[in-house]
Amino acid sequence: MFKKAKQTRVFQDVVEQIQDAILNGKLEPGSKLPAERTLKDVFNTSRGTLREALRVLEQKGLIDIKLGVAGGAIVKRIDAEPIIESLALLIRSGEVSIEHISEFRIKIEGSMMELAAEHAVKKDIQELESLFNEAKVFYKNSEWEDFLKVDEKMHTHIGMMTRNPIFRFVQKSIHDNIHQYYAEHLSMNKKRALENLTDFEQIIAALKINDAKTASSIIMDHVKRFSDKMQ
Amino acid sequence: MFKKAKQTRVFQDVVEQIQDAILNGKLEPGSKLPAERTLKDVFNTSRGTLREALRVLEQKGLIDIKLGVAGGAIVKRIDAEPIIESLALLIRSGEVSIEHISEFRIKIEGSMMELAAEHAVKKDIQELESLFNEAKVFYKNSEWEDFLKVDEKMHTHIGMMTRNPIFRFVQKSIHDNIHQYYAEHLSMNKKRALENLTDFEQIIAALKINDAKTASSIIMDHVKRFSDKMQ
DNA sequence: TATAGTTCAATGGTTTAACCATTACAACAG
DNA sequence: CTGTTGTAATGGTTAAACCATTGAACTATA
Repeated sequence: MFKKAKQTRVFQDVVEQIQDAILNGKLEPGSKLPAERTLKDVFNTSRGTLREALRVLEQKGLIDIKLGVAGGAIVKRIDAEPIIESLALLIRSGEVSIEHISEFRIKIEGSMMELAAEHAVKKDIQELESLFNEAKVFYKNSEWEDFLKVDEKMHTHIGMMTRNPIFRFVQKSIHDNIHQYYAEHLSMNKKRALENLTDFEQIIAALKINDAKTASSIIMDHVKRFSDKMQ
Repeated sequence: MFKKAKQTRVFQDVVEQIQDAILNGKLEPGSKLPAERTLKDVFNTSRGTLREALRVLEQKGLIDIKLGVAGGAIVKRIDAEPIIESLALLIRSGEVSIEHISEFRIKIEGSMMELAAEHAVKKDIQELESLFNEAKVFYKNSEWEDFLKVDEKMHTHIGMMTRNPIFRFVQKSIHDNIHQYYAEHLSMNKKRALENLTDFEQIIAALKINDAKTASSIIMDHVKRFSDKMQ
């Protein structure tokens, strides 16, 4: 005869309403929500409860909260940030080791390279070549820190080339989380840098003749060599 | 002479302290934090601020909050839940399409199969065979819903076989998010089910002779066929 | 008039104290 | 012994006030 009374926490309801508005495009990225004291009336709740809702939305990466005059909750463009954070937690908790990540990277970057090769346009290859030339300069001057930065940029660009946001997000999540490890544990020298440089030269050559398989196998070796260095 | 005053939000400080305690193992999964009214004194803050901190920790997947006597904040075993949620947001926002996911699945499950094959032990193959036999029964009785469930279980088990939590988490995130799509858009019939059944038979056969490459290419076709059906 | 300094008001951040809702467990009545 | 009722602990919510930050309007001075 009667059904169980709905049992939702008030702040959860507020979160869902605002989240839906954002996901349905009723609230565009960059637009500002009303002030807390206004919102609490709109939702007919207390300020404390409303603030808990905003806190959750902030944590989900859906809004930014700015202080002061003209501050408030601003709708954010959704990105990989929450995933990066979650992955960082998994790493810090010991659930995921750096070896697990290396193994994953070898596979995923191999796949990514294949896909990137299939979708590559002239401009992509030009971009890679220009990065390659930057790297060559840093190599000559033995500027290893900058060298590694360009190396990472090349990997990122390959992620872009897949034209698939999941690969982009996954790669960004991984690279953001391993960056510190590389900086700490990977000592660079002329020989190693040359190996990497050669890898990229070969990858670009493979891309030019549309040889996805070769490009893929080169980058897998490239990542593997990096990983081995860190043991 | 003086340095800029630290400008952290109080609740953020509380979040970090509790989070660090959890990640450092000072608080084990299953253990309970003190009551809100106690914690607020421990951290020397107000209950509202403390609740905001707990809300964030809950959202991060680090604690569960239970109601009533003997309720409270319970330290959770960290898992892929937050990543699953974030991915769901990316999908709902339109940033990631079902086609992007399909493309990703084909690559990742191919890699996963290779790795799984390399690590496979007798018991793994036995488990797959027993799932395969279950599926055969559902096939004979044309129980497609159960058939699909077993199919998903096989994919999950392959994730386990990699012995790498990242693959497990990634796969769980993807499958959790596409499940509803499959249920809605994928109409099963005898012919299609037989194709899938044959795939798994061949995969098991390949695993028995340690043929990782073959197993991988079969599952890639398998996933691809699934994806094509949904266009 | 132009600029540097000051004040103001809007906004998020925090505190406090009270009450509501849920729940496990103890006490009690039959 | 069993089922009901009461109780207290715990999270959930409300309310009103004050603090801190910050951009913009205002004002005094060169």
